[in-house]
Amino acid sequence: MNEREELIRDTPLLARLPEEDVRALASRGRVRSYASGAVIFQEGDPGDSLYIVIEGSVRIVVSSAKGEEATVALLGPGECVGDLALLDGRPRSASAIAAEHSRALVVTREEFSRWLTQRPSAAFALLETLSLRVRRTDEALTDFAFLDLAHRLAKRLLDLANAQRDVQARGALAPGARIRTTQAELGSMLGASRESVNKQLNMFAREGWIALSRGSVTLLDPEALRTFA
Amino acid sequence: MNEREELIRDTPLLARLPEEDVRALASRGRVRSYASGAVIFQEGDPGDSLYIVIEGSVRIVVSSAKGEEATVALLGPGECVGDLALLDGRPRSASAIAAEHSRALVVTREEFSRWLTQRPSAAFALLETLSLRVRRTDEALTDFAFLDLAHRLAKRLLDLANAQRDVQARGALAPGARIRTTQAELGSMLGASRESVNKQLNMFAREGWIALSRGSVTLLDPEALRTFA
DNA sequence: TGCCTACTGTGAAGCACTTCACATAGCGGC
DNA sequence: GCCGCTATGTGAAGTGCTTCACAGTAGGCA
Repeated sequence: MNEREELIRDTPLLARLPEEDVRALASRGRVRSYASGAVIFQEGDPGDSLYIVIEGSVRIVVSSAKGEEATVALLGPGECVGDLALLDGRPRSASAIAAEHSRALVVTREEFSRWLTQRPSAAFALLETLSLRVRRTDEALTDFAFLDLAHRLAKRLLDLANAQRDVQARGALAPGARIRTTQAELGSMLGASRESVNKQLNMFAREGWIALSRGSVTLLDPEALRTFA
Repeated sequence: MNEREELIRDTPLLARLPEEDVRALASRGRVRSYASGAVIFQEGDPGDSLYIVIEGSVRIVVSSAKGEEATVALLGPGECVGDLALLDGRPRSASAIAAEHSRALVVTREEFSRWLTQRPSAAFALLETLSLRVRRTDEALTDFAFLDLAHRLAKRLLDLANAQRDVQARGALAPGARIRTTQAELGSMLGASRESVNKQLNMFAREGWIALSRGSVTLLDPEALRTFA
């Protein structure tokens, strides 16, 4: 299994697939590079390909009528961008922007669907994965309905730390996990203003649960955060 | 195609399936009845079957740590309850309660998965449907982040009216569509208090967009609502 | 080296929604 | 017809977040 195939193996979307299926998909894609800030695709574009992040990271952004922006997701190596469009053929529901210099494996809709027809077993794995995704989104939705900013923020910090851990080592969530993101970004993920997030983060810091520095948040006591959330 | 099969045909989850696949699934299920208020399954239960509503309606409810409840969905005839559990085998993420006297076609996980393995083409249809579902949830999520109660309420009223129309006739959304729900229910769907919903509904009523009565909301001017939302 | 820009920190005023408290009205059961 | 329950309508006070305004700071780059 070469580098390309290993990367696909780690994708949430594809991780449950048998190895030979993964290999077959990897062989169909081609690698593209994006400069930091480059637009990979925009909301409303026809959805004709799947991007698997190899290196760097990609922000998924939606914008409201009034021009406000919300970051829906921040995807790192091994994660899939634009997977829904491949399955249902709808236009992009969000824009994807390279958050830093990034490389991605691009698979067109046509290639993907030829691959899928040839391997029915892959469809099952995808069904399972998509279903998990629906669950996670549903949970985020109820969080919005029930929880105030403080609790949503605590949850999100733990999620982000976990996501990073998945990409790197696969151990338990150790104290000291460092999340690289700005407070403005956090706000846009949580549907809150930068200022509110800042104030709340400082509360957590005063409790000794996290440490703040420019461009990152470090979890000092994930257990306490978890209890709080 | 008998009554049972026709009902399944209308399910969002299954509507895209070829007729013979539908027939095969319908033959595997058995019909059960539920009294109004009966619990079909509870949050945390193992997810071992799929319910297709034949008659009546089912509320999907999640509850917070503090015992508050939110209605995630209200499903009518032809809709699927508990579909995710079949695909990923996780425990129920919400409870299902019969909102009135209801009948449902119950298909066990085992029956469903035997059926699915025998018909690979069905898996594609399901992938497409699930993917659309992720999109809808994502949209609801960004609505929470961007929109105030007034706009979320307007959107939800239109959605509810549309959902009813799907179940009944399939024409365009005519003025006069009547949505049967209490204001408390609306609040719990929108993550808002009953009182706020009431005040907002009365604003809409003063504009002449809707008419209110005990237990229902009637859309007088859906177009105006749509423009507002 | 020093500037410029992006990020962080913080207080004050305002607004949207909540909670509480209570009044009113429809509707089923007896 | 009346009782009781559930749903609707509304005002007052409180709260959590936003917006605005501005100050401080770290790092990249000329």
